[in-house]
Amino acid sequence: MANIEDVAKLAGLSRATVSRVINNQKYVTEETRQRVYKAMDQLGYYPNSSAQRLRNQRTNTIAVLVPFVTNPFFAYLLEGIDAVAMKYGIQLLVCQTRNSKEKELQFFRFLQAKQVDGIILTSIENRWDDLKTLTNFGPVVLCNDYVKEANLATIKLDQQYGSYIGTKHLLERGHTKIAYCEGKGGSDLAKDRLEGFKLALKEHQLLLRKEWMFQHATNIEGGKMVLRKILAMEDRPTAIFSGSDQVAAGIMMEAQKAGIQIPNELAVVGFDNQPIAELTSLGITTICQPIEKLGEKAMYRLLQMLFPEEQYPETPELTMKLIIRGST
Amino acid sequence: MANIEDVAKLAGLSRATVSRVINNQKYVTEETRQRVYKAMDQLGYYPNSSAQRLRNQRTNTIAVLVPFVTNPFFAYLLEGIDAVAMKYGIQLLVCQTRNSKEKELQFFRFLQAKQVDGIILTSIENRWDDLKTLTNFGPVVLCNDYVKEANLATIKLDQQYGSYIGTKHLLERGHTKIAYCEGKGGSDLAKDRLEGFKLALKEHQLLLRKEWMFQHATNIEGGKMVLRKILAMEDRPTAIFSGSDQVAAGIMMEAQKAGIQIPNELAVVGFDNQPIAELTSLGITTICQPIEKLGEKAMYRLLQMLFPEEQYPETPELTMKLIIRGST
DNA sequence: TTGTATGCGTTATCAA
DNA sequence: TTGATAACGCATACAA
Repeated sequence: MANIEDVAKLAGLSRATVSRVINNQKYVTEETRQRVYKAMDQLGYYPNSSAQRLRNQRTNTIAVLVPFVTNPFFAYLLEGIDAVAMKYGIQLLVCQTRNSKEKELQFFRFLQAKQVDGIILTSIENRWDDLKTLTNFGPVVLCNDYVKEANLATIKLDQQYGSYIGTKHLLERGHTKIAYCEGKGGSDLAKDRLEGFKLALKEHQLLLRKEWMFQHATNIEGGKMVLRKILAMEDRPTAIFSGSDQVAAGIMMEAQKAGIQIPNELAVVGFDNQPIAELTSLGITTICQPIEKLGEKAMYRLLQMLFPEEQYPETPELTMKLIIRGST
Repeated sequence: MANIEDVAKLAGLSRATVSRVINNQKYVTEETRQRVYKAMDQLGYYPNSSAQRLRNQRTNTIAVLVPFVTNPFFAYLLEGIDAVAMKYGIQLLVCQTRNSKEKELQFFRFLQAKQVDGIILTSIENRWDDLKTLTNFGPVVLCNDYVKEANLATIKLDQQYGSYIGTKHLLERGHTKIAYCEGKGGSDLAKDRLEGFKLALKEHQLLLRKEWMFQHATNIEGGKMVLRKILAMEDRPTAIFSGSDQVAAGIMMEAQKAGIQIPNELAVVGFDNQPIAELTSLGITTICQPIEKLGEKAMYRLLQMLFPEEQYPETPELTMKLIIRGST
């Protein structure tokens, strides 16, 4: 494959001049410029990316860490990130952590290896202490997930508010026996969601019931399991607030199978307003997050850190919204 | 950031020896090896990826071209590709063509720029003639989508068979008035699917009805539009064969809204067996493609082209299967 | 406006 | 078993 030297020779010029043309620099005669273009064209020349990276100490690539691309939430986050990245000529290395601490650490090494210029982290697997030192090797933006103690660029939504309005909705419909489903738990995001739930309960003089708290439900199957557990109870909740639409859908499917009337006997609220929420027989009442916007904002934030001299468009404040459907 | 020279100095050795340790080469005393490790550790040294790329003329990165990651079909394809890539230390540059010819061409330039070692192309935007020459610059594997005239590594399923068994299913349930929905159309994949549809009709002495052929339906919204068009017809089909579960779901939702009984008044068959197919109130009868397996196979094929000397596991023949649910 | 020379951080070849 | 050196392809400081 032709290199810059070949182009220079063919055009009867020096490598430096060719380089100037490639990078659209001033101080090149129009005539030389054309001569270079012609030579490049004849040789089918394209600048070698690896050499440019080494020389410029920049890759024009960032790593985006997600648990799974098959989780629609993260697919839409990626879409938002990519939309902005593309505009600025940045490529995305998509890194699936698959919920593995080790993989997450491994991907962080990309920063040290200068394989990427920055990282967008959308879901945290390791304890923050184990990640902290690695953030010194390059710009990192936290997007969606967050760590309160971390002094790190973070693009997030008000999770407490989200679960608050969701729970409030159930309370206003007269429910007093409300179960709560979360996924991983433990993260600050999960804590905030729980806070919102508790706050709403408190406003109605209700206390949280331990036996109605479910963890580790992250998909449809998890939702089904939750409902089976509820069925086995003497004193059952009349409503469930769930941390994802997938889980909510699983709950509803299993409830229908058991002959439970939704929303009369059991009301369900989900999270994320994913396609599935609209599609389930009755529709799932859900907390809508502006996911793509969240991704866009994170990418702008990272760009700001990478190229502080540039100007970027203002991005609006992002908020969650309750979307009411048949499930409540 | 520390480089190999720094490590060498600290360890009191030469760059060459450090390099040997990094690359696990023979002929290094265990003692020197440890000294190098220690120095690397002290400096927090990681080999510079750009320099390695330039020197080795290899990036350990491939580009995967997809229309949109938010389309679950391609998300699962990515998942399959990534699962294998990860095992072999290959990174994925995810390139969304967004149905743009220009973007697709642009991504192909990555091969000329040696920014990636190879490409997996999952959906073709340009005419093949415009892409053909670009495939000389590095290994390209076609996955899912295909071009019959192209002499190119291709991992595909028998699309004709898929639509054939789907249509056959509708025919066997007594339907004679069957509509057909496709997405982009025009590709060889689309042509083969249409062939399968026609073949099944023919076996039942039926002819294709132009007014019941719908194009450009690729998502839920598209499905809804199709049903609205059908509602406006005098002579309506009693069944629809659709090229994606999303479209099928859209059709069903809109049908329910219009008070049409499914499957009695209208039977629907989808494609891909995506989560949505299981979740829609009745469940969508669908053609299941082993999407992830398809992605895995494509990645293995590309690995074979990149490193022919290696041995890879056998991958089985992949076939489509009909999954019957309530929608028919 | 163009050319010369140097270095970015590795790895491979050859010599010791 | 280890070290010196060249080369990968490019962009920039400096000289002309």
